[in-house]
Amino acid sequence: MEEYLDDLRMEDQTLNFPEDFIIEPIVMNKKKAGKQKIEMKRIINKTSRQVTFTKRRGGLFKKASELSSLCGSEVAIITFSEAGKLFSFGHPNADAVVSRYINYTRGVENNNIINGGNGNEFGTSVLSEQYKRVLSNIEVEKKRSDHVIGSSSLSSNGSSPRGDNSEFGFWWDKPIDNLGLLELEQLKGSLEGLRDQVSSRVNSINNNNNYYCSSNSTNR
Amino acid sequence: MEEYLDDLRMEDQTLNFPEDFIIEPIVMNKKKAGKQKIEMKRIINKTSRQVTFTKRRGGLFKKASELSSLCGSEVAIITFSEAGKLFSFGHPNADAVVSRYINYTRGVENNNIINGGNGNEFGTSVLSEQYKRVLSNIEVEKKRSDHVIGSSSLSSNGSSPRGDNSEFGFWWDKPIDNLGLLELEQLKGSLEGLRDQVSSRVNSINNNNNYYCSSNSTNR
DNA sequence: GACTATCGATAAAT
DNA sequence: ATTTATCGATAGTC
Repeated sequence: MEEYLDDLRMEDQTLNFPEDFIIEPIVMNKKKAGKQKIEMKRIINKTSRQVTFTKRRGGLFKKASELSSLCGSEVAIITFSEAGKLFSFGHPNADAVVSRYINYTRGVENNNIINGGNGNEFGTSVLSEQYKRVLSNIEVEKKRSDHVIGSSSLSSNGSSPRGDNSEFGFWWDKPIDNLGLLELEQLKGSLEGLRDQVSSRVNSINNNNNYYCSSNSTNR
Repeated sequence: MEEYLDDLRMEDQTLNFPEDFIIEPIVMNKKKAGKQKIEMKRIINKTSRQVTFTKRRGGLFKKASELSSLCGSEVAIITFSEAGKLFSFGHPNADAVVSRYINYTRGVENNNIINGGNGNEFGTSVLSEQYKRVLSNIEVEKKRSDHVIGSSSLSSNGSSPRGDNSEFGFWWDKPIDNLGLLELEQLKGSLEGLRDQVSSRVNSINNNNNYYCSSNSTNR
């Protein structure tokens, strides 16, 4: 009985009523489901959606693992469930890849690869560049989280994006603890060119609606 | 007439003339392989490896896109080819997800979800936490890149990992540009607890060999 | 040199 | 049984 109800629940919504079965009784003969094509839109049923998320996430991670094994490449996947829970994968580990991602701009200058062998040294200027991007990311996320910028076909419903991002004042309102070290000063330098970068960044995000799938892109 | 020509064009080129059967009959016998099972280890042939990387990466990105569409979840994938080129995917975009990843610790405390709705405010303390992780990541990446820590079955051949990470002095050797702003001071606060964190972090990485695939994990 | 596009065959998943 | 994701090989692109 329970099973029957469950099956019924999983069934195509258009066939949930007796009338439907009368009209098309053959449909009940679902002995062989096989792999069926599904629409690539948000799954309505919450339970199904969660199950699908778990399954596909597992499959995705597996694929990523295989990719790294087969091709000797570094891979990281970061996912957030609708509930906001984090699931990550990475080879050799997520943080390393993310860090490298943030650092990126090291050996690459407009698709011109300098890094010939295995770069052992990390340019110092690169690290400041990292902070630019990190902070830029903060900006992006901040914006996204309180109004949802792009994302047309997702959980969040995009509304008119705001365009004010001429100054920051939103994240350094924290009381200075015990401070004063020269290690930070260069971070300031990173902040210099950030302003314009962020605005152009946010703008580009506002334009591109769906998702990003970039290859290199100098990321400015 | 036209149709006949079209058909001829569509035909296997190698079998269009009688001569073909006479001259190289055996070579022509190379039946198409089709999808075959392959060992899940590094592909030896460099060309094949690259091709596989491209193809599987595409498949992976597609899957990720579907996951986000179906389940309304945020996803980001970061990959580096062996040549060091970056390929990223993200919904709504990679940076946003990465940023959220770095910020993570907001509503979650030991798998205890506080965040009920859509958190609109970003705790300031969270941001300092972010820097801890960012810097920690730098440490990790630094270590990995100049000696390769984990990764047993990958391009990089892991050798004896070093264990010295008591102090940092590798990244703030940059000449201070024009500096001196209070925006940075709180970053110092972030750096406080970093030292110990990094060491424990690196240690855990040295222990775990293959890859990380964590669900929540308070990440300390 | 590294990466992408395409095609036919087919294994794998459901 | 049908859909999907690769595979191998190769031609073409950056």
